[in-house]
Amino acid sequence: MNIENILQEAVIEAVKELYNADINASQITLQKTKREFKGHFTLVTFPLLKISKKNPEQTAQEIGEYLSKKSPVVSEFNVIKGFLNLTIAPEVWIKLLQYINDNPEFGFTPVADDAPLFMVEYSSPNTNKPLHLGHIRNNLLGHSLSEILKANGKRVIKTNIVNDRGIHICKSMLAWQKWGNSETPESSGKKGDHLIGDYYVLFDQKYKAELADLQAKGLSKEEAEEQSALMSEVREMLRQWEAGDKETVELWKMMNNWVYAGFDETYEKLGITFDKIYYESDTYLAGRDEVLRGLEDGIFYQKDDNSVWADLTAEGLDEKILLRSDGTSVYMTQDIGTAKLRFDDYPIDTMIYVVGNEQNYHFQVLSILLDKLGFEFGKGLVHFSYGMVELPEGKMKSREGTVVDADDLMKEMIDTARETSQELGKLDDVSPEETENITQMVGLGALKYFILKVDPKKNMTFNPKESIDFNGNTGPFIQYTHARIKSILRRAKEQEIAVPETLSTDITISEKEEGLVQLLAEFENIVKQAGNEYNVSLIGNYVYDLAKEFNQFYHEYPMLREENEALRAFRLSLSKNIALTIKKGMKLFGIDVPERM
RNA sequence: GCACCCGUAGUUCAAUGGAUAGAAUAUCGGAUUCCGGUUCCGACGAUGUGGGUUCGAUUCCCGCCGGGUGUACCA
Repeated sequence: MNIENILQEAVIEAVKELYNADINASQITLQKTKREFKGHFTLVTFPLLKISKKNPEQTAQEIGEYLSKKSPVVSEFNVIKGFLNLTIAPEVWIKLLQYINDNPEFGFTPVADDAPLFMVEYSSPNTNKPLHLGHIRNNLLGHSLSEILKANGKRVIKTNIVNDRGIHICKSMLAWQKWGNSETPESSGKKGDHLIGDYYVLFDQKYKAELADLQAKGLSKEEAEEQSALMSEVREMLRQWEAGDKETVELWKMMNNWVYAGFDETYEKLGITFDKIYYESDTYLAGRDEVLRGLEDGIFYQKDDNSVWADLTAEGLDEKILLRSDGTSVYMTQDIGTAKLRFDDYPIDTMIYVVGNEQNYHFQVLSILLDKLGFEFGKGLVHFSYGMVELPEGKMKSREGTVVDADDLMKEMIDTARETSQELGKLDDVSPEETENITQMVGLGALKYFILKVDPKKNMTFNPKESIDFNGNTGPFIQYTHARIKSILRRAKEQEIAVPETLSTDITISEKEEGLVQLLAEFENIVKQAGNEYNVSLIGNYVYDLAKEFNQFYHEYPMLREENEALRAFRLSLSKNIALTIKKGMKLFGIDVPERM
């Protein structure tokens, strides 16, 4: 039951009858008719002129006449320049609404056991500092993309690669050892990730102080860096860790676990989950093995100092280091190892990496390297690249301490939502628990929607104040529309007006209502398109349109007071399905919608 | 230098190569105030620049200009 498909087939038939030519669906440009013209769908005839060998108006006229005569769904048509505007018969809209109503999962494709398997990697934190605003965009995109793929009938494994090894975590460890006085998350009352982050910052401060001291004694910056006692202690620690020194590994485990507990709290609040988590401490050796295998096979080469390189000049890129002269791994090595382990673990068809656009080059190289190493999935990997998030005040810079912490931001959003609803006193009659629940939905919904509605690849500005506005293109507005429809349905029930299961086709509905049904039916196509193009933001803009259109409709037509029973049934049913579609759309964004707010 | 990405109303965002480039917000004017924070109508206002491809370009190609990112034996 997809009107566009029906029209497409009808047009194919028309072209065959009229011009004796076979065309396929991709040659047909069918779009929604612009507001200012009469009709529902518009056929652009320009692409068909070569076949019809007539001018645009004639071609449109002929196809229009054919369709209105032969197709049961087309009731009228008009031609403006080369555009053929088709009006769909009113009872078709009622039947379509009935169909949507009968299929609660309308728009979603069920996931078959043998459906293509997608693995989506996102979040990918370092264990030396808490999550920040940039991670929020990453997490939201990864989660939403996964939901959209599932809605398109794909099997999805959500994965996270935790960067838990390396010099950065050693810095936190050393600072804690030296100046920590056995502080723990419990004893300090700090979240584990924040605690570790604080020690990372502390190390940096002490290190800088040390450098300043050395430079004051007349050393150059480079000499100071070389002679730093702190840095050499950190390096020693990393060596100990790599050698498996028991004490170091124990400390590392303990502190990492603090961080994980902190991350888990943040993820839970954001509504983010993973099916499988990988740790770089488990994968970097596999990467080294793969690189060495590549070296043996002559895919890579070794320099005199024993470092291993890939020559990518044939691909128009530079040379890329894969193993340092001391034999240790670099970032790329680890990603190769992680990829290998993943494909050993699962029969992945498509691997999607949700990683910021500053790593575009990295993934270009990774794709080539995996391919060279003989992994057939290499070529097809998808780097879901997204832009930076800035604030109205400007860019976030960790050096200047202008990084927005994820936990702080979420709290701020929820607090604002609470204040707003308290001011308006709308939740006075609901329980404190429910109020808190709704407050969270609204605060986080505002944040999520604002970030997800923007084209991922673009840099964006996140404005907290604007995001939580109850008017305009915002999450709360959409949530509010949903709550309002639910309220109408509650009232209908109170007044013992039932929303009937079947609709009568024997009523006259307005153009506005036809338009709403059309918009409602579009959901299916939007979900498909979003899944095929990995274009998350499509969903948000669609749901907002739907909510906005409903609000106009709601003020124009009576629902509970409508005397014509069949018409009232239609409107209530329409409202109900709009609420359901809003809910489904927001689910793809990981946004909850309250029943009341 | 080279590579990739981005330039759209004052601002934040839209627009599978299609009609007069849409919203939101801000500002200004009017109507309505009837289930829930109203809503509706109007005004104002934009494709960085120069070429090319074609029936038709915000979109594709080339050259400039502006911004971002990358190009590390960091991750």
